Amino acid sequence: MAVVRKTKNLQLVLDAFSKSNHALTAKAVMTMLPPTVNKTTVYRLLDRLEDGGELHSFVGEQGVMHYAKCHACTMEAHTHSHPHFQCLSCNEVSCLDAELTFPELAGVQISEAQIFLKGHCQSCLPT
Amino acid sequence: MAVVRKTKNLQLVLDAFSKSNHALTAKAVMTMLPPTVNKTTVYRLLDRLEDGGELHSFVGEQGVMHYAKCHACTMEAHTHSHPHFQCLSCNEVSCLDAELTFPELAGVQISEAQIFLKGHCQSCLPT
DNA sequence: TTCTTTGTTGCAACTCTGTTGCATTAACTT
DNA sequence: AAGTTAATGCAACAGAGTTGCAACAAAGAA
Repeated sequence: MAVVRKTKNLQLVLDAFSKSNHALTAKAVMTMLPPTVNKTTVYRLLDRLEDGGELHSFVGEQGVMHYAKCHACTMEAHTHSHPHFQCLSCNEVSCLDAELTFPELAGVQISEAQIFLKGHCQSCLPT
Repeated sequence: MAVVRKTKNLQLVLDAFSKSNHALTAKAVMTMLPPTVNKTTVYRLLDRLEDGGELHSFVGEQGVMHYAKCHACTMEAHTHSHPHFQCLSCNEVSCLDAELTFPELAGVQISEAQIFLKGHCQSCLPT
């Protein structure tokens, strides 16, 4: 069950992510879609794509959900302990290709990590 | 200007943090205060205490703001790149005493880090 | 102590992100 | 083409947090 149909809107959302190469908020996705598409639909499409392993989500600035394309994920295994990064100049949010490992910390057992970094991206760094 | 007065409510909020030793959301603080205290007041008190360097804030689960006591912060220097941790059993959120350093990552310059870890705390780990 | 100043609080209304129920529409199946 | 079922739009709602404004209270001045 839970057959996912390939609708027009679903493709439009995927196109939006292909176009930007950055992480997007639901709001950002909406602006890239025809204004006739309802916000509820956008939220549901993002959920669907996440469930299907095509997007992953994380909490970014001000607690707002961000979505980004997955590179090596399936429905079974979503491993997104990679850090996310926001440039303080251009404000773009993107995934960083680095798996961080954590040392033993204060006797706690870590099973999940959400890392959000801020700074300046290559394009925005003074040369 | 911007003199901060030591009011009854301000002290109550500080007491709440002393009592718990964990990070608290605005909602959690409200439940620890007399129900007569308005939510607007709570948000403002938390802001005030953060500005004064007595609390620091970070985004926790579901994008909800969490506040925790500061240990070595002043109004001038708030350095909170230490990780925050939530136990998946007891759900308590707390600060970890560890300053994490980040390796060179994909040519970006990192100036700020928000690290939110999840796992099991010492009290909740199976012996 | 009383007056005055100015910071603090409560209230109501509002913003913003995200969700839910339900009727309607559109996609696949046969 | 007809039936099934997923997808969509709409409106209303939920929760976190904010804002403007009037009323109140703390701290200092007289």
